[in-house]
Amino acid sequence: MFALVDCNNFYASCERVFNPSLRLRPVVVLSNNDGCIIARSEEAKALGIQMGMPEFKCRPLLKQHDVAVFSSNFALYGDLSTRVMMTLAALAPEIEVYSIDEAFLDMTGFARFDLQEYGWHIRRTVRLNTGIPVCIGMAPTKTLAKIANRLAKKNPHYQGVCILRSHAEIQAALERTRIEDIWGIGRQLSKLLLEKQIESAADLAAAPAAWVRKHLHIVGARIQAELQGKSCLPIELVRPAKQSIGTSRSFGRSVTSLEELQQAVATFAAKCAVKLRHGNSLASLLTVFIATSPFDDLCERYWGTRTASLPCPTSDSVAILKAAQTMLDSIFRAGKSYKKAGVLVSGIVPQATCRKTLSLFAAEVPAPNERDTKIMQVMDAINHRYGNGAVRLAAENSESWKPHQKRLSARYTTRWDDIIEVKV
DNA sequence: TCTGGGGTCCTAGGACCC
DNA sequence: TCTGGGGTCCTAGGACCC
Repeated sequence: MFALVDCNNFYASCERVFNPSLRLRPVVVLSNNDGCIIARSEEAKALGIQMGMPEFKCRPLLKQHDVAVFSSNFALYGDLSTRVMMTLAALAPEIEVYSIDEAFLDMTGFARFDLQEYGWHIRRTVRLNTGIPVCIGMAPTKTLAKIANRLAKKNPHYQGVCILRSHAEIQAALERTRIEDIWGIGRQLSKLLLEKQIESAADLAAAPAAWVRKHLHIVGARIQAELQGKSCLPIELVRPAKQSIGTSRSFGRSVTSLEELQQAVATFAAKCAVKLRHGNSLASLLTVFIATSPFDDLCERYWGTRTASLPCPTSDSVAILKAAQTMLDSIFRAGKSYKKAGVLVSGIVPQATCRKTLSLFAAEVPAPNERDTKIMQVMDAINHRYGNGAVRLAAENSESWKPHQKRLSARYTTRWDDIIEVKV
């Protein structure tokens, strides 16, 4: 048996933990640029506020119902997530942290216990330790556990814990689950399946396997098997090393000058380098992209992107930044209104194995020396102690293109300054 | 006026190897 | 008339997840 523990309306719930006056008020959290709704409390959902809706389109509704609106505060959500996961890790032998607000637990060996009771115990413990409400689904496969979790969320009579074990329970759940609500079936596949009159999870489970393999490929075949109770997706106890690390932002306003793009790209490049060093890894490929708005009907969208390999794998901010600037020059087109830019590093290798990699062109491009490495270490240490941005490269500057974040709550659990300055 | 960010996996085709 | 089998790496694009 697998259990899927999923936090309810996670970001909205995080905002409530430190602000009890929000308990009965509808709450929404906005995306990075204060652009879209990315989390909603139950009350906000009841008002008809849709996931992903642009904030400006539902502004009257938000105002009318006195909805509490927040910018996204990832420092807070990340820290509370860690606390939830630590609590869960103490309640099950094996845990896979699947996302910021979800974890799979391996319930093998719990068969002789009362799973329902244990589910409620997990729920109470997480609530007590962190203040975050969760729902739990349990079933013989991960995909079915997802379905069980969904039922637990939608139907109050489960009291937050839904267990699918017998064939009859599973079949009934499959019949109640629409095709687009299955984990791994997105918009495109739903469309294809609906055209074939495959409308529920039960229909997909019963569809001809050869057809599914042909049109939904290996991924769809796995989903079908999982719906039939054949487990294909094991618990992944160790998170595999990242294959790519990216930093990108939409701008607070249109950006037209190369200079401002350079500042933005420099900032993203430096952020990627910090993330690399944090994971003790080096990158060998670098991608830079800049884009105009996809919502501008008058101008065709420009998406300039370029990927290049770095002379030798590195996590040095200066080396990555310099390479990124050269690439930016080659994709920049004057006279356009840019709304977004980003930097992506890939071809990631662990630092330890790569120390002594030689470059064929070593004479021309010297590898970062020990001095550079030390400078990076010192920068990271200072920023860790005094807060991000305490020291940075001169090319980084976020003044002009900075995303809007007007409604940020305090970083209650990670910054003393924020608690001291807390507004009443 | 205003529309997120950070990831993964899979397929297909080309080019190449022995 | 007829032309193998088993691979790798790379890129681009599609689809999905939270």
